[in-house]
Amino acid sequence: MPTIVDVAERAGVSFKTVSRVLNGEPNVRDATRQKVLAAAESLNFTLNHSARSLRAHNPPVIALIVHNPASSYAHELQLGILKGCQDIGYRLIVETTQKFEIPDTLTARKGLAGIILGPPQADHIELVQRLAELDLPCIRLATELDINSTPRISLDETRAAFDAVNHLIDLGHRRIAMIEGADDQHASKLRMAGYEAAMKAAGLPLDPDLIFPGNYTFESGRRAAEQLLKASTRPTAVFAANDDMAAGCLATAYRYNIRVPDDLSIIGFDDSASASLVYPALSTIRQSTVEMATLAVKWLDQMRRGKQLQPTHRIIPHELIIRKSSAPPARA
Amino acid sequence: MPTIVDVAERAGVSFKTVSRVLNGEPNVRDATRQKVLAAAESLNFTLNHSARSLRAHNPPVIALIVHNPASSYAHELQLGILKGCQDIGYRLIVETTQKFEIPDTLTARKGLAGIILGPPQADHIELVQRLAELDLPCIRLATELDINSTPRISLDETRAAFDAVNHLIDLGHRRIAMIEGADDQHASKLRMAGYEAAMKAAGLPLDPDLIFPGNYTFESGRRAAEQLLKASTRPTAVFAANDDMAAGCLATAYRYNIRVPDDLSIIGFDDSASASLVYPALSTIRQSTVEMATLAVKWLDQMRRGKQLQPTHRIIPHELIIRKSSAPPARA
DNA sequence: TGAGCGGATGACAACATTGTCAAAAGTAGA
DNA sequence: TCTACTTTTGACAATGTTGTCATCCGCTCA
Repeated sequence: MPTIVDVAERAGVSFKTVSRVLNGEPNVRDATRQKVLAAAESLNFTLNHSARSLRAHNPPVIALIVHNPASSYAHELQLGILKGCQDIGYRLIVETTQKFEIPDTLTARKGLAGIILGPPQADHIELVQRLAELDLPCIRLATELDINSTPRISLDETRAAFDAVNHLIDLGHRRIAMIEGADDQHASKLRMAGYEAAMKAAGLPLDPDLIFPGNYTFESGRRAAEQLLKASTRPTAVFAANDDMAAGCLATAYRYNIRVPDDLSIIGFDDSASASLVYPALSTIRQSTVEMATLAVKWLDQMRRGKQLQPTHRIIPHELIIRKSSAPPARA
Repeated sequence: MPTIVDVAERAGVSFKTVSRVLNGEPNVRDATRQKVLAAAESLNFTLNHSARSLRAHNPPVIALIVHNPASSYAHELQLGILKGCQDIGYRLIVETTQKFEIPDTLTARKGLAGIILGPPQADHIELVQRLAELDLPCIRLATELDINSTPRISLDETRAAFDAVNHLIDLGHRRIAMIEGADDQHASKLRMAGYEAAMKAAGLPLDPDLIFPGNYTFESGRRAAEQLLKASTRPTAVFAANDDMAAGCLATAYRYNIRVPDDLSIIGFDDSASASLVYPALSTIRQSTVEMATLAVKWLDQMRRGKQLQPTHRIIPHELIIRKSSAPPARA
């Protein structure tokens, strides 16, 4: 294992200077910083965080701001961040807030390496700008909204939705309905766009009667399904913009004695817990929240060291999960 | 913050001896060990784990053995253990295995502080005995089975089930059905016992026709409900031994157009994710898996230091969560 | 009673980093 | 060019623990 002394030797500076670079301290000439970073890179150097926090007294901290800490999404986020923190010796503090503010307890905190914003807050332009003014590094998760190129990690929502709908088309479906996500989230529009693109690519008509509003809740999925199943020419398949709505749709189908997948195929989005806790288990799109979170920690660490993030946007892969709620349409 | 030097001073020994005691090393006279532990206690001493792993080179590791790493239960376990590890500077490795064996990769590992066993493995007598022979500390979770007083953390299953059923009785229900858990798990019998106790305490008859087998899966809940709803005198309420089965029961009720909670009250157990992802949201019993896991880490740390665990069994509290699936019975 | 031995204890170095303070190198103004 | 000042860099101490090795103590056996 190389130490900062090794790095210093290769870079031709004192080990103290290396320490400065690695901690993003000011008063290092830019040329020196580059030299050190290059040397560190070439040695595949990693900082020994035990020694660091022994001497520095308070280990660096990463804050996660979430809306609803009980949600299974927030859960996965925490797990991923904790895993990432374990590797580089950071600590995690979780702040729960419905507001779009940064708690004072955070800004006052010494050794705050940065902040990770989940879906509701990640879209809030003012909040992100305020963080920038405070010079607090920040990673935004699961948002497609660019704000001054602040770093963010997301998945290709449009492409993922395209894949979901395309799966239904591949099975032979032609009348495919869509249950939309909440208006106020950017991702909803992109999932809709994916639906449209897939239909268009297959030469299928875009029937406005097949598009139903929703807001990501189970209940809204239920309501949409009530409408949808009453339609004169019922669709043979539904793409719901998340799993909870898909589950709601499934419940309604049950109620009307419509068999899934025989009479109606359903596909969701997220691969949340509900997807496999429902009968039949939902086909869906999986996104690796844990991977997202782990990467966010890594990025914050790099930023702390004064490294330029390149690029500032990462798209993590998604995956089509085929379970039991999708099948070819029954013969007409 | 006191250091081991402070402890050494108070105990009247060299700081090296304190280090030995704190690491459970051999060759310390028992009287000395007691003196040191007492001194540490009185100073409210905590080991600085940064310094420890700096010098010791590999930080101590805790292994979690789980059956199915994707389950939301395993998820919570991991989260709790990671949180606990953060505080005392341990690392977590998760081993997934369906077998009842300890992987060689674990036993060979230097610095292994101990092992935490989840529900399926925690009940396996031979496995636990093998660990004892290897002198590997081990904490067993969510089991009521005593094996030579090896440490374990659980909840009062019987009492919790009692509370669930009692809630239904309080609402005015008299004909209350039970869907049992899997045969091969000790907890199932205890939940059943809780049901019986609650019925008896209320002076209600124990009708064998109201007891249906299950195995903790959604599907088994569905099957049980099919039977249950056909009964000549239908019960007005059901206690399912876990949430997944309660969800299955709910789905079936939907199918037969039986309104929940108006025509049928349902209560589950675990407060797993499914409980709130279902319509109407399930009343249930919450157990704090995270708390369990955090405590397990603390115990392993204490054992590593050669401290006698007292007592070796801890019962964590449970809580009745009343949501929307339970209500007074409709007037006859 | 003294040599030999093993278990218990202590003295001191080592670990890889950051904090402190001083020195060197630039930079601007006269 | 000299001076006063700021920025950049380096030397060295300090952090709290464990590893290594030496010492001490008490016991057994001749």
